[in-house]
Amino acid sequence: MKEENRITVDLTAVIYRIKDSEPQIMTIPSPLSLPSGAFDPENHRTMELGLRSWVQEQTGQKLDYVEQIYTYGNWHRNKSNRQGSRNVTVGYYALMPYVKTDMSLPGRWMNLYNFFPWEDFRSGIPGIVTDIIEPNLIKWSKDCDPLERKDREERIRLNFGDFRNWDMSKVLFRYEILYEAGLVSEAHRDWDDWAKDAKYRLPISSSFIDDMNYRNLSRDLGLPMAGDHRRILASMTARIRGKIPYKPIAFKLLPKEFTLLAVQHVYEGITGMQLHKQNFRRYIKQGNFVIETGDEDATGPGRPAAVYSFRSDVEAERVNVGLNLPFKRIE
Amino acid sequence: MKEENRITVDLTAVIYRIKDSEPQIMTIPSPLSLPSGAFDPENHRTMELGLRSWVQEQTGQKLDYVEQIYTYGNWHRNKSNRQGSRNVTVGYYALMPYVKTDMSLPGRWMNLYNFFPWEDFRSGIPGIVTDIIEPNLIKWSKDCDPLERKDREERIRLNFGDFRNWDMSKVLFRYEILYEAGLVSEAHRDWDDWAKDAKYRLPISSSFIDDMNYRNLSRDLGLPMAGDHRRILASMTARIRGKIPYKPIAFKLLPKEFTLLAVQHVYEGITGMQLHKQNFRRYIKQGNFVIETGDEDATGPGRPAAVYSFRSDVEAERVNVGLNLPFKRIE
DNA sequence: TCAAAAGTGTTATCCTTACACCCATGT
DNA sequence: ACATGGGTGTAAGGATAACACTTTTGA
Repeated sequence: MKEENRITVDLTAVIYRIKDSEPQIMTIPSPLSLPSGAFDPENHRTMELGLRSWVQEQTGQKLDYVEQIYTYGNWHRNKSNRQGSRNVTVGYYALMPYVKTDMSLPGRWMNLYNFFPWEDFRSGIPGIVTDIIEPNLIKWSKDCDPLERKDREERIRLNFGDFRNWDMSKVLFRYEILYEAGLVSEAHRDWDDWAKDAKYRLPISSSFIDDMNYRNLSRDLGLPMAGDHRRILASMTARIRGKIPYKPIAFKLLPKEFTLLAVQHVYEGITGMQLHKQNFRRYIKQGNFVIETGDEDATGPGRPAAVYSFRSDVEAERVNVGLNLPFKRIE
Repeated sequence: MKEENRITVDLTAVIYRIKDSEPQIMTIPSPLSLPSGAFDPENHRTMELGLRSWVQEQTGQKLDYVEQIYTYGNWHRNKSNRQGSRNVTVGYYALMPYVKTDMSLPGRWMNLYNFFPWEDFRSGIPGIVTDIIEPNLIKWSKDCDPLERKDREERIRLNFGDFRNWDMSKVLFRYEILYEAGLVSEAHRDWDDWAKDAKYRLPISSSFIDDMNYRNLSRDLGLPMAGDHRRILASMTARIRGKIPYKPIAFKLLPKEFTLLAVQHVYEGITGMQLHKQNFRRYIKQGNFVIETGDEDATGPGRPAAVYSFRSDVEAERVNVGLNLPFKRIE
């Protein structure tokens, strides 16, 4: 085996929970990043176990439900150590219910929508979308040769709709467009980096790089993270949003017992959209995911709510809702 | 960076097409395996490009649509080279339309259901399920202590249903159960291997290993593959089956122009189930995936069929069908 | 008494499922 | 004539979307 084929493998985790109505993720400060560390086959029996031990070391959190998202090996990840070992990153996400802890952990919980303020439609269309993103993307789509232009317009149409007809699950594509348009600050950081090295072709015209307008705007479009961690975070947000309509993963984010409003808050936090209360309750009940415990919860204002628990005889991950191809009955 | 943290990364591809009604995958003979090779960062700019070049070298196939499935790093993959470098495998699948080629390629197309005969329900419940799998899994579920027993019964119920109430997308879980029950021959190969090395704990009682009944039965349950390639194949089959109800990926498997029956054959090949003809046609038309070209196809028997093409203004991958959470309209 | 949240009930509409039946072609 | 596949129509039942309305609590 040639020495050059040897590669280091990084394990990176997005740890997700919902506190009240707000989705939060676990971060490491300075530089702001996701918990991660190298896979060490001598000490980690599996990659997932390696991830768990890194997370516990860095944040003090024990993980329960963990799922792999994607493995990243693109060359632009490797610019920092071009000569020397190459790196591959395996991304995971973990879901956990909110629990109040008094211990001070080294990790820090932050609101997910600090990183993607344009993804939160729970109180209508965010101003950032109509005031900043929409006009600047339209400008960006015109700022190139006519051939490229059609393509850009199409991508905007597909992933941002008409800015009013929103598809919640296209988080990653939207982040990638904003990156290419120089509207998130990681773009400028990376481009500045590349500009120093003539070996790499720039993906954009250099006049564009120097456009201070974009550079300044990008500061308003969410908090940047180290490396491509914010891109991994976008992957994860897209994945979980894509999954929520079909699999009852929301219950991994709830305690043993909960009210239907709490379930709704989890769904709203994940999707970034408001849900219709009465119809949502019908949806959950008809899906047969929950049973009434018989207890009531009177801690909130208003009428006490019935308490439910997840049906323990179905495994959250394995239930499929609403497959609808017109199958023929098996005789 | 410590030397021990350096790892080799393998790239493995499941190349999938549908010929007439039959799903086929590309294989490499002796030992029967999937095309794969090492990721070499010096020569491969991205992992996906590395995969493409390996596949072309080994099978003569050029790939079009490629998607990453999963990254495998469990220790039992690494038993072959315990001392020395550790290996991680990144699995991909590729979809391509069937085209008749006269070139003789080094790779060989094989029917997917040769590897998973129990997954093909297109002509009713396969005999292998009712005659071999069902009775032997029931026997397996009883062949352990009472605590484990409940667990096994539950897994069988969830993934095989009552053997008549089938969920097509649980391919991987079913393969894993059959492996643990010693009903696929890879299980015996691996167990024999492990038995030689006292360092590793066996996942089953040794009396079970020697049960020639299971060992013989396993020969009937599909063709074995090298390493854990058949497990990767099961992952991929599960993934594509899980995706087909929501994303129109079927059109990646069809030529530019096709009849509705051809579409149905693709869906049936993927799902391993029969579809209701009239309602399926309605489903495809209402989904607005296709437009009539105006031509007719009279090559088959019976009345000539209208010819359709995929709507090029929608990207197959990005269209979502039938999301149904009760969202509130955005004001 | 009022605000806040829980919970019930009721429409019109659409989609799904399951049939029955006719059409066009080659043999 | 008949087998084979293409294609249309329809009726019952269920799910969905959008309402209006009542109930129970704490402040």
